[in-house]
Amino acid sequence: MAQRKNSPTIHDIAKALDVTPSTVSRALNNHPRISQTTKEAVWRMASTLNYQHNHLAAALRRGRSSLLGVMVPTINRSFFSSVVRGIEEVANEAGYAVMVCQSHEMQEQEAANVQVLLRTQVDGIIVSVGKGTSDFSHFQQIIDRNTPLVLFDRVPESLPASAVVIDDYRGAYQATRHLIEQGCRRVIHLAGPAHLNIYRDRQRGFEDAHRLHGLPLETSQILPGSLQQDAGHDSITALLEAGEPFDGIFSASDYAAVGAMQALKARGIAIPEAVAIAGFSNEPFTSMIEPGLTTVEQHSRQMGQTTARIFLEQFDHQGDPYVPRRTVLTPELIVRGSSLRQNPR
Amino acid sequence: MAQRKNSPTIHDIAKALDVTPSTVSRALNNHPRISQTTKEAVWRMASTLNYQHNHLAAALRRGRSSLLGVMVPTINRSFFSSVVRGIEEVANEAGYAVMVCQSHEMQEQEAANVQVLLRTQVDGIIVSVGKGTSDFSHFQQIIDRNTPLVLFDRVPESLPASAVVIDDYRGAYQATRHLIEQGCRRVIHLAGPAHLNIYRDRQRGFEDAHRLHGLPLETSQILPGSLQQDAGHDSITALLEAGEPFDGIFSASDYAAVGAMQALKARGIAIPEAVAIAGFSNEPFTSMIEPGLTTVEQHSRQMGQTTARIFLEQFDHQGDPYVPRRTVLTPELIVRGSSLRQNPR
DNA sequence: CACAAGTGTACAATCGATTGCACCAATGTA
DNA sequence: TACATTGGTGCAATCGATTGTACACTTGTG
Repeated sequence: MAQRKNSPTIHDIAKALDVTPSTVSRALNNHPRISQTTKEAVWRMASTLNYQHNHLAAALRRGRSSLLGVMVPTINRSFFSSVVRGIEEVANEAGYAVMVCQSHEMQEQEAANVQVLLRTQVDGIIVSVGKGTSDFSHFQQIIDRNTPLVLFDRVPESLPASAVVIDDYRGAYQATRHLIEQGCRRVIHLAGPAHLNIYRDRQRGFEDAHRLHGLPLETSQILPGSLQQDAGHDSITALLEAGEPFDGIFSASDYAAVGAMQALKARGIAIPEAVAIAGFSNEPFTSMIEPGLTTVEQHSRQMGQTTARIFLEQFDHQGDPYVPRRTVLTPELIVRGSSLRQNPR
Repeated sequence: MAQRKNSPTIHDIAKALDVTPSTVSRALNNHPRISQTTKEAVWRMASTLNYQHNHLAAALRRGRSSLLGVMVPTINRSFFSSVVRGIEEVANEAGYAVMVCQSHEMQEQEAANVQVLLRTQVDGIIVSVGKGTSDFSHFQQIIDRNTPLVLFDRVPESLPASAVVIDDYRGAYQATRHLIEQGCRRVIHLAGPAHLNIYRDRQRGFEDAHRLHGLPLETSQILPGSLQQDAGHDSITALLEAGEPFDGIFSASDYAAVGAMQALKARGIAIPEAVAIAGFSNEPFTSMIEPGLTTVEQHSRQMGQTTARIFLEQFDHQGDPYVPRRTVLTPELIVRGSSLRQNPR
């Protein structure tokens, strides 16, 4: 059974000093109408009794919890954990505690987490949606409840909520152009689920780079998949076995890119000479492997910071007519050995 | 200004059905003394009004929040995020929401997070301490407040709290023995901060493996450091420049091991033929790099599950005379190319 | 000297849900 | 018929902190 927490309350402080709880509360909140003498007495007594402010009670009364909910598909990716880090920095600074939860890419878990967050009375929710999510009604519920919602990276267009993304189109375009400039003439694209904005945009960038460089592009060059490491490995292996020719790979994910590299290496195909390859996200392992993987940096930490700031603004302007905003950050191509040839073209 | 959240309360349901809030509360909690008819009416009305249980209010009244606080040094490591995953699984199952925060290896941040968690009235706290922590008084405070505290992996011995760890000594012993069996005669140990149990134990395992195999060991073979990737790189580079001979490396961290491998490769030293190498933690990248890194699997997810279960038990037995327990999991050596020689011995 | 303005606290309602106790009605029992 | 049981709800206090309003006392001003 839950035991009585013997924490002192403002009533205890009040009793000890022979004032009322209201005075204690005001003193603790540094209210201007309380005399300096009283304040100091209260503060002293509070620390003597080892008083701990009960956030729950205050939250209930005030109608705000100073909690910020964050839901990501998984924290087990450098991209997401860096974003979380950025969110934390800004949120903590502003007096918020951050509650992180994971959808594990499953719609059901995502919906359940929304319930938990709402029940916990968080002051706002930041989300990047999972791959498994196709129905967004659980997010609509957040909006209906008048709780600020900010999305990042993976963003369903249909939701009237502010969002922070990077220019995936541009990142993909640059990476693909780079491969073409390195002499690639037939580039394979490991693509992600098309219902997610980021993968659609990356594919568009890939396609447009071909168009604008006058390079032909067949649909068979585009291989959709889960973008997991093994998926990348298997897709490329299948291509090789089928004898399909190609001299470049642009993967929408670093993980799939690594899988692809392993498939190539297993057959003794030289990287980047025979096949040049680029990924997306700049996961730390991209600089550990050999050759280093060319990839696109997403400025994840900054993305988190920006997202949190937008939440703060939105929270302060709650009630104002709401105009969702979209912030687009600029990605950066990181060129490494996996694509850098000695004699381009 | 914070807007009035127009969420319906049990009072609204009560009014709509012309019963009292107490009845509604009981109906929602499926109290046996409420008639089936009433319950169903309440449930229907609740969903009609889109009622959301206010967790805060219930928590305040009940004295328990159904929140579980988890603090790790960083979520940006596969080990920790897997543990968190394990904790989540068990905790969610038991009706707890998990609140994750990071100390970023800094004592100050760690202490601040403890305050946040306590104020948020979490029902329990699970911690793995940061490298920067030398004073543990902020944890003592958790115990004083009668809040269940469970530690994992990095555990200060001085705290009277239950803990879940793996047998670091054994993992290190096995890894080192393996290197010796592969023919290594002078193994370098990249060691971690000695004030953390895990690094002390790993070093002991390293030492004992030498002792029990009758291999000499000089203190110069042990190189303490931060165990970051660059630290591993720099330590090994320095050794090489100094002309120190060695034919094996056991790193207490996979990251430092990768740094070491890069240093070796940069000088054209063959792995594992000239120098065999093993790390610790089985981070995902260990199987991506080449050669694959021999390492020690820590069963992180299971560790999280176990930790959460211990919290649950402890919570249920609050008030009982408290006997801290220590659970030790068994690690597993994963042998890969970085240490596997063609002709051992 | 009267009154306005400013200081410092107290009172009591409130946030939303929970729960011990009281109460009434219906049913069962002797 | 009188009384004990059981089922089904209502009443009101409670969790701990916050806050609008009221009130008493000073101080300042004309």
